[in-house]
Amino acid sequence: MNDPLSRRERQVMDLIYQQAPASVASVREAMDDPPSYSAVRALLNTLVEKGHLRTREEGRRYVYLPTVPATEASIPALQRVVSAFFDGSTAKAALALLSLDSPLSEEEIATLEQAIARSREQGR
Amino acid sequence: MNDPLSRRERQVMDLIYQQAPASVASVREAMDDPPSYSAVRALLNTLVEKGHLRTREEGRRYVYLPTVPATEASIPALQRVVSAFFDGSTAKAALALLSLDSPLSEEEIATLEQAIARSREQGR
DNA sequence: CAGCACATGCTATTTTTCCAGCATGAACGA
DNA sequence: TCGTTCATGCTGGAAAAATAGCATGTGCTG
Repeated sequence: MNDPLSRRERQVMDLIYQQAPASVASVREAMDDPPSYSAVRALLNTLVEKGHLRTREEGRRYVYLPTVPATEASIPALQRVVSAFFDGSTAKAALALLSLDSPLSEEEIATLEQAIARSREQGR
Repeated sequence: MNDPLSRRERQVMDLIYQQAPASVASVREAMDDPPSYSAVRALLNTLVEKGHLRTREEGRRYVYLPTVPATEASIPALQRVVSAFFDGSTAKAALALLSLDSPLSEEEIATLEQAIARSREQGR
């Protein structure tokens, strides 16, 4: 469960997180350079074995979902980026994030400001 | 150059970004489960071949540096996280980032607020 | 019913990744 | 000078990953 994923495995996990419950076919279609149907299926199966995915029977076929919710799974991913590229500083990372593709909506900005205000509160 | 990295390769790249110019030995020491010296060297060499690293002669030995600076390399990494876990919303991602390990320093907060202000300006 | 579409389980094969070992060469100290 | 240390280049091979293929089962439709 806690072992690092192979290249394809990560790619598939990312896609599944985007698609919520995903079928083999839908995952395959989302891949930019899709291998055979069997290959995708094999990947999904190993991910199930490793505990990252679980299946649900949806009608006649299986549908795959992450065992760990996105909000939780994002934490190590964020931490990795922060520590690899931003010298461990979440603030630097947040800054880079905001300059990625602004503009943000007024609502998003308000939420962020609240979060920052809370952070300021905590800091004293 | 633009192909995805293998597991080990990614791990090594992350470490190199953290260490700026890094020697084989220092990379190896930073690995939690280090393989032989030769293995690390082989990895670094393939990364050089793939164009992700370059070497510099430092005294008698080589030292490895990323060909792409961290700020630039962080962009696709951030985008990946944003699109995989936050539904493409950088604001959501930033929020998650800020709640990672607060509190931030007053200075960091100020910088963030400026960034948000700029973003608000742009948005209208 | 017959055949097609589409799903699954399982397995075999190719390709990539990962790693260790050996030969070699330069600096340095006894 | 000679051996030790630490670097390099190179190569072979085990282990893991990625992919394809086949057999099979089920529902739907002409």
